[in-house]
Amino acid sequence: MLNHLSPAEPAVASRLGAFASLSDEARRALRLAAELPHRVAASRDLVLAGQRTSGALIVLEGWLGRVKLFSDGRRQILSFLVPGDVIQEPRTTHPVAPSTITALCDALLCPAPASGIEDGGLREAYAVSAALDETYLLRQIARLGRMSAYERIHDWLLEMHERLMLARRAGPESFAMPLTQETLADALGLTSVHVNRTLQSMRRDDVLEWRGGVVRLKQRGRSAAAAPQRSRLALPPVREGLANTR
Amino acid sequence: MLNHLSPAEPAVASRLGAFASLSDEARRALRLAAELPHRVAASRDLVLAGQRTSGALIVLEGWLGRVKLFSDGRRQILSFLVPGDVIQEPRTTHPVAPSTITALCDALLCPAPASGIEDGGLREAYAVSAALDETYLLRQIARLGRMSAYERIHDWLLEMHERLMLARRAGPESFAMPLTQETLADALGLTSVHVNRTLQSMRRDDVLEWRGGVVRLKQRGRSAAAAPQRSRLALPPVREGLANTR
DNA sequence: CGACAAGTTGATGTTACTCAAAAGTGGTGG
DNA sequence: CCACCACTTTTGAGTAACATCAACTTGTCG
Repeated sequence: MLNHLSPAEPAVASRLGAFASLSDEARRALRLAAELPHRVAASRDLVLAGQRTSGALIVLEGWLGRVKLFSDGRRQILSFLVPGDVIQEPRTTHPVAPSTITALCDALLCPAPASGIEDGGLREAYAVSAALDETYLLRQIARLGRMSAYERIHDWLLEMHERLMLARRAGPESFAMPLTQETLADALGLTSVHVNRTLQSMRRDDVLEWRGGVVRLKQRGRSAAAAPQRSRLALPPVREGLANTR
Repeated sequence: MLNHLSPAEPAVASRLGAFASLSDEARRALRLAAELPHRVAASRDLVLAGQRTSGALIVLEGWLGRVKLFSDGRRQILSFLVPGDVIQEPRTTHPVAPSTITALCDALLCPAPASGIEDGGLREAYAVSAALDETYLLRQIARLGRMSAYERIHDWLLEMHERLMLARRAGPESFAMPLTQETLADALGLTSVHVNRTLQSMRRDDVLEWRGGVVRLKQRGRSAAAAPQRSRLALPPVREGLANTR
């Protein structure tokens, strides 16, 4: 495991570079940081909720999850961290991790270069990254609160595709997905049995292929009419904004 | 409406003062800001998702919600904003609101005093406030993803109680709750009918009183054994942290 | 008093959960 | 190569939680 990892720096530079124009120095700092990678084995905790944090990190390779465990064994994955994502420190004087972070598969991280006044765009890139992280949390809330299982999975796949595209980790309609259905269930507030059945119905609808850890989303631009049942894809795949009252 | 509002500044100073030791100047700045309150009528939008923000705000009075509306009419309340809460700007150069913010009842806000280097603790207080906001989002995700209706309502009431205590807006086990069951349903991913029935069962269990817009939470410290059914209060009211995998 | 919003109740339908077991997958060692 | 193991995916049958639809009741306020 963790054998032929592609050179990770492009992922990072690609994602952060999409958020702000980075100076050559900034890019060099990122490349340098990526040369001191920290390895985390699958299902190991990287950070524990409530403990003091030890500096911002960038994900180079692999998927991690912010996780909440209940005392009776239930588990909720709060959010995902994929290559290019930044794990930021709270800006308080005694920064404490708000949640446990677990590696969902073997992963590779590096310290995030510090941003200063003359940081060649790094500060801005981190700020945009943090703002995006918040929109992902909000989207996750809307997903869990008001979407059917079918919609949750579909919306989540679209989100992960968008996110992996930022780090050049996805093709135009496919990407590598290293999670089990069980893990997916813990993220989407479902049981693995129900995830399995819903995936089958998506395959029947010719919306999805998922074999050998690679997901292909099909007919991305199809009309809502293509969705058979009322509550399935009734909403345009959660485009941000515009929703408005009165 | 909006008639006899108690002097709002104490709420703000109480909450932010709990997060950092504020200098007299900082407190004066907060008091000053609170003298230019901005009024928002119930069900009016304060901010629209996707639009440029116009400076940080502090809630003086009333409850607001960050809201996601679906094109088919479904609504999800993502988070609540109560007196003392700070609506922060993203720190990007082109700050854009990540969600619509709607007044859930008549509300009063004021601009948040800017924080600088010598700001008497304001920056720190804002940072702690932002960190807390994030934990509330994470808790909301865990609530929606893995709790039963009964647990969701109970956990949410406990959270709101804690939060209102910070702004001295709650007694030891009661607080004013200006929301309808319908609104609560939109926050907890339920229907108002089901919220109603669940509230009744909480009343039967002698966990809750709710009359005339005032909520009383009873037997706060009771043992888990007091909870009759398996899935009801099986978990210690979501104490943060400590949950851990191997 | 009348009107409108909020809360309540009943009957019924559906989504998703539970429990249990079978079938597929990949890795390891003999 | 095969037997074995652990893990994941898949299937079936029964159930529980929550949604839906449609009244009806209870405030509240002008």
